[in-house]
Amino acid sequence: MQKSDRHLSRRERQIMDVVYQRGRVTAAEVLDALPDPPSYSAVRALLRVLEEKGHLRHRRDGARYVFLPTVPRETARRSALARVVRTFFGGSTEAAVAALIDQSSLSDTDLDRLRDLIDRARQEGR
Amino acid sequence: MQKSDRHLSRRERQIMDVVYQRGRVTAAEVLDALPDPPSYSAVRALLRVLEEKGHLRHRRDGARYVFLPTVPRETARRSALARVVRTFFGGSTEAAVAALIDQSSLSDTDLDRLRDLIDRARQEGR
DNA sequence: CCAGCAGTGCTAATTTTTCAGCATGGCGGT
DNA sequence: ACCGCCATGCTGAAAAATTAGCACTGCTGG
Repeated sequence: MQKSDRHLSRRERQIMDVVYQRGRVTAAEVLDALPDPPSYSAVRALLRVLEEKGHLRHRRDGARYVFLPTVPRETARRSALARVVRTFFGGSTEAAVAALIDQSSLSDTDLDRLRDLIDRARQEGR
Repeated sequence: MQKSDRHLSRRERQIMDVVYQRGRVTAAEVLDALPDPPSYSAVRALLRVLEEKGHLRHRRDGARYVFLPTVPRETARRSALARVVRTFFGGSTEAAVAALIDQSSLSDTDLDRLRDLIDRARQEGR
């Protein structure tokens, strides 16, 4: 995925973002979500291109198409995180986690849960 | 940055990745780091475009230019993280942190440090 | 049943991106 | 000082992306 990801053009990337945000999309939904939205048919053309390139597939839903990513969200997540860690944090996951925690206001409950998570990771690591 | 980021083309994004990975770059370094590397002059042309668009600036270093991002690494980090969290984790920082910890093998020492970090965040949050 | 709306496929043209070539200028070594 | 090397600036052309338009199909309500 990494490699094909690099080949995504500007619009294609925007669309894939929408796809991963929503899980599944119709052409109309993409149009709504797109910044500086082009015409409806432009969106459909791009969706078709993305399908040809293997990033999307579609299912019929009555009259219209619903598009889904070929690479599951879970996998795409990992790649995205890995990329950010590598690019902006010199490969240090720890630094990335620190930045995340730092920049977002998490509730005490959230923090507790994270602590549990860390404890579990510790156990498993052995 | 968010908006201009959307306007980055495929190559431009690749180059900016290199820039943020290294902090500062020369044209030659970019060429080395680029996947499917084009010609040297192509790289320089792109660097110039990026400078025109305001993403880079350069300093003279003897005979050659050294390019730096106009948006500081720190800021770009935040945007990148925020984007990933929004796109792939429905805005949940907690989920993102969980995924990060899960997918990377952190040492016990690292995990300890993260625990401290969380504790500190807890204190500050009050 | 059929008219209208909403969706699709396809194509062609514009715009943007990407690239390489060539001319020029500075710096360092001999 | 001079030559060669490495770097730059610029320009034009090739390739890719982005877009709109048009024709066709299928669902749906009256």
